[in-house]
This record gives sequence, structure tokens and C-alpha cells, in this order.
Amino acid sequence: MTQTKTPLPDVDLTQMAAQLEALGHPTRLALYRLMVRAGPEGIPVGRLQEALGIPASTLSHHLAKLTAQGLVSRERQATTLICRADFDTMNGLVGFLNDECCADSCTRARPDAPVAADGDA
Amino acid sequence: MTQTKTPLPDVDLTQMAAQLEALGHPTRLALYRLMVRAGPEGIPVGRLQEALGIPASTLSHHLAKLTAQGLVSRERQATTLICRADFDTMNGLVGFLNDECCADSCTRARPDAPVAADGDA
DNA sequence: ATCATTATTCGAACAATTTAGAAATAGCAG
DNA sequence: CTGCTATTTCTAAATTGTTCGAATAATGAT
Repeated sequence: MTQTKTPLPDVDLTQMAAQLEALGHPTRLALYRLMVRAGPEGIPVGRLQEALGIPASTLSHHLAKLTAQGLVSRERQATTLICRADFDTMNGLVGFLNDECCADSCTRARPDAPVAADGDA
Repeated sequence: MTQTKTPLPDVDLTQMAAQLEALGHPTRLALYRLMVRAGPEGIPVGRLQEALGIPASTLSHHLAKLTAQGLVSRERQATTLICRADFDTMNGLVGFLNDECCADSCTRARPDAPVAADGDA
């Protein structure tokens, strides 16, 4: 806790936008949710493919995008690749939305959030 | 509160993805955040343009995208258009991410969330 | 070494997004 | 009606994303 309230300059707008964009595709969002439901043990790529019924190359492309944003991690297990949702990253994203992009109506998650505490006129 | 826990079938994956995509652009995310900070009184388009320093047509395009997803509402006030963040929509989105896309690590916002309480395989 | 399995990378066609200048529209003042 | 400010729509170019077959790489078994 080096700082109680965000410095306000730009937290990481570009990175946050990139993560939101990665999730902002029906296939990728479905993919991510499958991984979340699979829990900490993860789910193999082949299983994801079966679930969505899309060609492997397309799947791989989307998976790569999610991985590039740190939303998903992959681990080799023999010939299969186990995919896992990176909850740390998702928490960061949800935290950002709560802190910077919500107002009074959103207090359920952070009753002490400053909301709009900058100079302004 | 018509339903305590989501039915689980597919909540609105496509719509959620569309909203995430709308926010998944640096300019639009910055735009949205400016509106959040402006609070319930809103902020005129011209003010947004000054803040970001981009051409009006580009700004209008992004604004239209946010509006199309229900993230932003616009209201005429004489010659200026007042923009407001739609907190209802954002709450729905954050709620979805919490409910469907987070796991044990994400309990800070919803200590009672079921996480992945479906039939499993 | 060869083969089968699992998944990625390459390449190319197609589609969508992003950007922004110029023209058009909306409201208000004189 | 004319001019003025505020904002959108039109149009078009450049860039980027999506899709998927075919070729490639990694792993383990025979």
C-alpha cells in the first residue's frame, strides 16, 4: 500500500484497452469462460476445440491473442497443451473497471472508492 | 433481483463481447473514463474533444460506438450534446465478468459467488 | 527412424475498423 | 434569412483483424 488512491495519470489505459479488446470477441470470450469453468487444473486445447467446433488454426490464433495479453497461460503436458485462465490479470482488469470506470452505482464492490476526485472545474 | 444466480446457459456472450470490444480501444476507454469522472451531470462532446485532441469526426465515430452498446447516453442541451456514462450497463458488464469470468481469486467483490457450479464433466 | 497425435505457424483471401477532411444538420442569435 | 457554433454524416484510404487450409514442430510409442 504505497498509495491509497490511484495517481490518476493513466494507470495503464493502453494495456487495459488491449485486454478488453482481447476479451471483446465472442469466440475469445467463450474460450476464456471455458477456461474459468475448468478451474485451476486447466483445459487442453483439443477440449476447447471440441467445445467450440472451430478449426484448429483459428482457435490457435485466438488463444495466442489471449495469451499475449496475459489473460491465459499455457503449460505443456506430454503432447497436449493445458490452458488456464490467469485470474490475476482478470482481477486487475475488473479492479480497473471498478476503480476507474464505475461511479456511485458501482459501490457494491468498493464502498470507499473516490469515484471522481480530481481537480476539474 | 429476479435471479440470485445466473441461469448459466449463455447470459449474453455476444452482447458482452460487443461491450468489451467497444471499451477495448484506448481512445474509447479514455473517453468513457472522462465521462465517468464527469459524473451524473455529464460532459459535452466539445469538452471531450479538447481533452483528447482528436478530430471531431473521429471522436463522433467512437462516441457512436459506445452509444450503440448502451455504454453511453447523449442528451441535447441547446447546441451542445451532453454525454453521460451509463453505469447500469457497466455494472452489468462488471457483474458478468465477476460471475462468469472470475474464480476463487476474485472473491473480493462477491464472496458468495458460485464460481463454476455447473454440471461439470 | 518412422508414425500418429497435438497444436502452432504460414500464407492468402476477405471483412471490418480506424482515421480524418469535407459537406451537411441542428440550434440559437441578430 | 444569414451567420455562427457544435456535432454528425459522408466518403474514402490505410491499417488491422478474421478465417482456414496446408505445411511445420513437438512429443511419445512401436
